[in-house]
Amino acid sequence: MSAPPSPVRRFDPLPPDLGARPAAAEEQVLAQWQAEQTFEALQAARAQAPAFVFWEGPPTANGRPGIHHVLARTLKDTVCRYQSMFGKQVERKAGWDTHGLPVELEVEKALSISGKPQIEKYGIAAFNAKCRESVWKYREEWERLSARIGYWLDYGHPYVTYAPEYVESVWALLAAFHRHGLVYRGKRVLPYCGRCGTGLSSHELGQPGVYQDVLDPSVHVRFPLVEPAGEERESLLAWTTTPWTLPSNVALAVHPEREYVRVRVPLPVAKGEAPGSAGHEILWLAAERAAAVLGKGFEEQARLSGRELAGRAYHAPYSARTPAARGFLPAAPWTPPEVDPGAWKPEAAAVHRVVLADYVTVEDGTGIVHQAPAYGADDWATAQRERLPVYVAVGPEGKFVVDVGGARAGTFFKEADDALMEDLKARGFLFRKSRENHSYPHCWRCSTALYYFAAPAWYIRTTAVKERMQASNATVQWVPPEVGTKRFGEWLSNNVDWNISRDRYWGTPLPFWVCDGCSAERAVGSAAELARLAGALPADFDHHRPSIDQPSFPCEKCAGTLRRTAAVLDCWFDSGAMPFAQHGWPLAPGSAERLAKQYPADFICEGLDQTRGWFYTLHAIGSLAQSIPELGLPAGGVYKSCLVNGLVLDKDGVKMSKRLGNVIDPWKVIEEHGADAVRWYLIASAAPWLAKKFDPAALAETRRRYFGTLQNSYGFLREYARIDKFDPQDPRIPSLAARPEIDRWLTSRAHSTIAEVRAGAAAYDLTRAARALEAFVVDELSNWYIRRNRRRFWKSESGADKLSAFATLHEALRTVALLSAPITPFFAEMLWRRLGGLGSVHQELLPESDAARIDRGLEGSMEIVQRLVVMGRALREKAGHRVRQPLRAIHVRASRPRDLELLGTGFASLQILDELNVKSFGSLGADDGKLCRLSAKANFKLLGKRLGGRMKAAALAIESLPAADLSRLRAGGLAEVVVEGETVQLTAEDVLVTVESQADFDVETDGRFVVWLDTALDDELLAEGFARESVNRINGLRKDRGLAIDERIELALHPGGEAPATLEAALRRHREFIGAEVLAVRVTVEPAAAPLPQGAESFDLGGGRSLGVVLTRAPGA
RNA sequence: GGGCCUGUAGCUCAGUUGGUUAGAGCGUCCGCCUGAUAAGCGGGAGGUCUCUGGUUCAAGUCCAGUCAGGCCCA
Repeated sequence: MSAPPSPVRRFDPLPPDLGARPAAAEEQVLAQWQAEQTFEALQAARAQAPAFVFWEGPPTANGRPGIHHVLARTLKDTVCRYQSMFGKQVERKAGWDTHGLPVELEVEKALSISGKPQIEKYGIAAFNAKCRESVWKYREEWERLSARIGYWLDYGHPYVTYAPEYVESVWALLAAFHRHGLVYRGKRVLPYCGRCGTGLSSHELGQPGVYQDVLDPSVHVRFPLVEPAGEERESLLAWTTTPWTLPSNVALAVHPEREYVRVRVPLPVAKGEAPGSAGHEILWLAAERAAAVLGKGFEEQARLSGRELAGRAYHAPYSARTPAARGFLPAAPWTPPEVDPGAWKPEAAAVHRVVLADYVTVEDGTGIVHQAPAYGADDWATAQRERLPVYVAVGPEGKFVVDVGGARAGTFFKEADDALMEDLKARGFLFRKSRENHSYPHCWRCSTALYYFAAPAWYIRTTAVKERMQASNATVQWVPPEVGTKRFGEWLSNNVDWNISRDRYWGTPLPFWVCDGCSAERAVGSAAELARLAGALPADFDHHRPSIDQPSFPCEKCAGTLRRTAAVLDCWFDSGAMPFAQHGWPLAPGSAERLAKQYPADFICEGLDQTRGWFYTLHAIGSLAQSIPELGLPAGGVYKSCLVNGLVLDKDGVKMSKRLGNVIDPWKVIEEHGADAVRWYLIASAAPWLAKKFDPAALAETRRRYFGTLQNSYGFLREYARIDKFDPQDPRIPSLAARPEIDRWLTSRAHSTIAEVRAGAAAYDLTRAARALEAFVVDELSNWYIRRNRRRFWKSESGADKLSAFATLHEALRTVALLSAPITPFFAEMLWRRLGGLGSVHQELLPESDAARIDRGLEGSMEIVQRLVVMGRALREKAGHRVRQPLRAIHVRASRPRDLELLGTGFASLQILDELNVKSFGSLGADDGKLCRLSAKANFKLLGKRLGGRMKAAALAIESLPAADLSRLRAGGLAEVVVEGETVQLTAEDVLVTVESQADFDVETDGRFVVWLDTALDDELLAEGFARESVNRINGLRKDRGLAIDERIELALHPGGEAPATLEAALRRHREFIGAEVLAVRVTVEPAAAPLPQGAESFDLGGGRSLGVVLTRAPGA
């Protein structure tokens, strides 16, 4: 951290290198916060305030923080800061997610080992010790980066998911769920590596090289019907690329809506024999597949929908009960090894029948799909619905566990296909076989072919609280809303029970003990409870494997022993349990009180990818806990609002990856542009839930536009405030009502902006807040107010007007500092303190929007001024007159009488004349019938509702209304048109009257006004133009000479060039004006003929004139 | 394969319950300003609102589909 900063005083300049290198100045602010303990002081100041409950989603610190983390943390920080400024108390407890497979994989890599056997060889205790270290690998960088971007978070007391009190809290929840029948043992089909003996997560399936093209068998197999309709044999024809699953077949699935045909085909014959000479057989398959599978030689005999086929019984090729009949031979006697699926009780009678399934397609195969529930997730779901048994001819090592159909026990599943096909052929079941090239998954560690396998698992019955979850989801304020209704809502309505077990090492151990005798289960809610059951715990007991695997205890129901189930907990459960476990609830002393205050959350904020992650696990665990009355949790949403942020992509919209080298290093961009600019850009550039293209070039633009403008605006104020010793507390400052319109206008705009920013902040729409601020700062405060009022600040005489200007600008900047503090905490702090704010801006409350200070009429007038100024400027440019040359007059026609009235008042017209450097309004009127005319257009919005189908005709009629009618309407009178034979009454609101130019010289129009400029110049105007040019040159000279802006000078002016006498006259006439503008205490105008003295500077004034200037410092200045 | 998001100027994005001149910034071209100045300002050009169809008096906006990009899940 930098050296302790020196205190900042009111109207000190901003750090000189702020524009070039904001990072250094920001680090000064960080040092200041550190020295003043600003965050701690804020938290203490709000200790008694109403709570705004924020939960921090825990990151894993075994990866480096990236730019997307900066986005999420900026959003969280900004919302929390706004809430603090709304007067709320916002606890910000850090958290760390420390368990899980990604950690294990990192450690495997570091140790150069791979797979479960090697881990066990290395030793679980030693392995887990490495994991425990690994999770802190980048902790310091996370904390530094968070601090650097201004993310205020209490890192002193984080929750850590591996900590004993956290683990015990998770155990307590799991034990409560178990007690209430919400936990059961079941199986789940997942990609499985027989060699490593473990399932793979979907993220592991995404590793490169997993999918490889291999040549696999492709077989069509007959499944003979138990009750054929005729004498010929009749079979269902199914297709598979995995013959090794056929011994485990339990059903055939058809699509309920598809049509299936019963076809008669000739049996295969030897070469030279006539087709059909060997007889015929009957086959069933999807109508749409018949031609593709059978070619032309088939005879369709019947058609049924899949629904009508359902329930038919068939003989599976490997059923020992299959009789030898009609060309089929039974398999050698064997008993299919059956496993208890856990989730349902199988019914023996259900096996080997046709079932319905929506996932059946007719794009390939036969539209009849062989079902082996142990080896396919779809099959498993169907089996669960149909209460089918689960056969496992192939076991968890990927090998056959029995001898069946030519495959010997111990054969690796992939190597059994040939023997099985041979056997099928010999027994009449094989209809056709071929080979097919397709993409098949392999283990990313050992390249072994994977298979889907039903591995034992522990489930939480989330389906039991589905309605509760849906109801509570409806109460969540999602930002944007469609995440809740659609993405998350869809997900909830398809909810399935949650598999919480992972067959791994580094995780919260599942606190479930199972009897080796009678399978009785016991959930243990704490280490103390375990000690009571098991006697003493080992001395080095640490809540993790392998320590936790040791204690066992006798069964109460039989002579067996209860031992812990080997699995560890899905680490998503850890993070979803944080509302409770961060307090160590229910075991830790005081945790009930802390939970009561910090539950439910008012606000959480994470990436869109958390929909099925943290958003869900918080929701599910909270809803399960709510369903248990004894836990005493309030009903309703677990979190009240959730702000979702999208992905951060590179500037071309491509996902960042190390491989492509397009990863943005957050440190680099912060060092170059400053944290504030990064924060501002992330919030203001687009809605946070949209994928964000991160373009460093746009950051530079942000700095120029918003920060540069604000710096200049403050620099302007401080320069003159210093000279005039302006004191914001000066009692002579006029009340707002007594200030000029333009001051009241800026104040009005400031208060409108306050309302907008507050509304955006309250709705978590930070982009809206930032854009409102940017528009106010850049367009209104700087480009309009300051530019229009510069003279008021630098003019010599002090007085009420000058004080008004100072006070107005000071107040507006103060408002900006407050409103922007949550988004740009560093710059706002610098600004705030220099504007005379006491203490930190972050301890302040957000200003209230004062309706009494908002003057809609004034805002409307200024809008007219700006419209006319735009047109005036365009005309000036066309005419080729620079703005220093005054013009005679501006002429305006307006379509609305009220606009004319406003222009007639002093304020608006003076603004226009001054900005355009025009002497007066020439004609000001409605319609002279020559240079412009009124035209009319229907007010579609209003009339459309009234006229409906006649709208089009009415619009035409209105466009051709006579001028007299328009004038009457414009004056508030009535008119009528005839539409399709009916008379329609029109009021002034029904018709939009516009003006159109008919002039044959340059005019501008926007439909509301027609404007033209009188560009003729006379001697008087030219003289004034020369005077202004002279002022411009002299001020330039002052600057070149390095004079302070309030330094006084003496001047001698020498007219030169063509016709110097006219210039001399102009200078004499405007001598006082020139002197006042350039702070000259004495101005002498030399005769046109006088020679130019030594040391005089000569300038071209344009128009052939030149000016000699002798400038000296005024004595005593 | 399913769910969802996005598609508007060369680029980044706005665009109100559907209402008739579709806006801003950047870039580009032209110009201005010069005591806010290692800044700033203005003007011009630039659009079949992905495409197709529908609803409607009226569609960038609503509906159905299409194409493209992306996210999540299978």
